[in-house]
Amino acid sequence: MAGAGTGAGRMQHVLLTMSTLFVRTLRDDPADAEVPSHRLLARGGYIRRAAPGGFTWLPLGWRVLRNVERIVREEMDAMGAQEVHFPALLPREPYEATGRWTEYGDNVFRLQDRKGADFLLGPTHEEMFTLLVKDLYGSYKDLPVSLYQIQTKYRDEARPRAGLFRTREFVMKDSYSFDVDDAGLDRSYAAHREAYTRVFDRLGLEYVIVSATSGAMGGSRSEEFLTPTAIGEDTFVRSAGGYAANVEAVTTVVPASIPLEGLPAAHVEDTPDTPTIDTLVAVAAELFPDAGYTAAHTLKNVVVQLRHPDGTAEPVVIGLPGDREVDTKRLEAQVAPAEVEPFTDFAAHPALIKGYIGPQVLGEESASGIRYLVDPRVVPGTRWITGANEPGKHVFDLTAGRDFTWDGTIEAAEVRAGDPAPDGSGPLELARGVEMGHVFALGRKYAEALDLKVLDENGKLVTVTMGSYGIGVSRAVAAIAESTHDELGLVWPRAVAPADVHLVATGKDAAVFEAARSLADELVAAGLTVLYDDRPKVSPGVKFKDAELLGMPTIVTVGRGLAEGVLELRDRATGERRDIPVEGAAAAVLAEVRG
RNA sequence: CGGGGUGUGGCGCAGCUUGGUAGCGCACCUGCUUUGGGAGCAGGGGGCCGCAGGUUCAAAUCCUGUCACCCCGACCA
Repeated sequence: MAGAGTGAGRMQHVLLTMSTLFVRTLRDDPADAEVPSHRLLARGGYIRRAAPGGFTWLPLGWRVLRNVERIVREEMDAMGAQEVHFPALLPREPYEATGRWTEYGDNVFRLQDRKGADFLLGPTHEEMFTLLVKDLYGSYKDLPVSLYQIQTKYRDEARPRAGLFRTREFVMKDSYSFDVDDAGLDRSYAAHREAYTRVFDRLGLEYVIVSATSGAMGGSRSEEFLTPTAIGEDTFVRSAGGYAANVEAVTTVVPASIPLEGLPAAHVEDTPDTPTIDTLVAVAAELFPDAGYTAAHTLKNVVVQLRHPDGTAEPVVIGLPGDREVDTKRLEAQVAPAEVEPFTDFAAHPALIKGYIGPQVLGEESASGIRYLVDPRVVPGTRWITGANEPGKHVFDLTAGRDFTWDGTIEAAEVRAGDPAPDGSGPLELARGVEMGHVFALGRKYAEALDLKVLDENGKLVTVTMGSYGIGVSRAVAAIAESTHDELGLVWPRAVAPADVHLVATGKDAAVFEAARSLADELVAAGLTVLYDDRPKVSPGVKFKDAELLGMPTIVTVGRGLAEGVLELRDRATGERRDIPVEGAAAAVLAEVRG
């Protein structure tokens, strides 16, 4: 890790001159760029849109991308993973074997060769890695092994957006671990997780590690590395006490049960024209002015239709406090692989009276046979206002565990700011983030589908257990730009900046350009990459604006101070500036850069 | 896939309502001046007006279709 984050660690140190660099900065924001990273990367001449969901990397942008790649590569190598490289153009068969040829649906780019054989552009490579290991390895002695690649991935996103954040072609580091047993998988998973923290630390990206649902994929661990940002597409929660989770994975704190003895009996009341929670609460308040009824006292029963993988449809009723909405994403994570559809077929289920559904007619054991799942807050002894299963009537003080039962609980209610964290670490706050990395203990799903087995020490065949781990490399470029920019332009962390120093020469005096050029040469000789603005007929204002927009961490100006024997050294991030003597300027700049 | 918006030189926009053969700013080129905060003057180059049909003597402008882009939602192992 020598020289990490400085010029010394770079693969090449070169002189870039603005007069010849293939770049054109724009004064105005492109109209189609909404988020700051996209705006600034386009204005700074780092990227250029080339296709729907596809960007061309220009020299400066390409240098940033390669710096991110280098850091990822160094940390993956350091943890013992080995780099390989697959084609992006992949045959159908392996994906057929795991069912993903069809499961991926419209999200995969498919194409045919001249003979009509099916291919796809790889959206991820679990199958190929699994088959590669199967091809070459057959013994427990060969394991564990972790392989990775930095690859262009393709996904036919319905709607590319936010510049580099969601594209149809993007660069991703994906790695896969192969172990003989669960303990080995745990170690591989932990090693990746640890390596990821080092990668994001070096990239200067803030991150939150949240538990993610592993859902239908088979029960083991899965965590996401999210970078908090207002433009994030993922909602997650966190508490002051350190709890963090993807909103799909949050579990509800279950209140204590209440003894049933002495609770009031349920009673049915006329509540005409109350098909919604709002109208019901209004009427309840009229009937019992002293009770202080709110939506939270009502039990809302929402009918949804599950579409199971075999194609069958099943109506299910979700019971939850009336002040909470069903969160579709949470619900879907719970019922996967079944999909959730709106329920409309009330005609086929006469037990369901729209607007007045109550739990008394629900449950697998009931006459209706409709599965009834409730929010975890519904515990024995809680009393509810809920539908009486006839129009215009609701039942009050219907008591859970006494007057009705349920088939199970489900985490389908929306999570709200202020809800308690499940680990008791305080109230939750909601935040937005972008998924930058994902570590996933896959288990044996792919190994089983593709028959990856090795002989153990007893000569018996055992199925290998796998993990899969991704980092969005091109997305990281956007995330860094997004998190570090200011109103003037980009502000690159040293570790990924396309150059260490932006050297600006201003004035028309030849001495200025001579001094600047010799400083540039000295810095390059010392191992730095220097972006030298040598343009002769460009005004100082333009050069300063460009330097701010382009965002190199250190800006050195050779100009009017030269007559007094000084240069100006400026920190792009802090704005701090100071004069340094021309004598020994290179050493001073080096000290600044290497900090 | 649903809702909304927009397509006119590299970038930002006007022109469209009321059809007459394309304009402004930035950028680019030449010359002179200017040189510490996106310079001035003068002279230039560059656009099948997203695409395809249609109406018309005539279409950037009107009509139909289509494609693309942006935003919101759905979707996102």
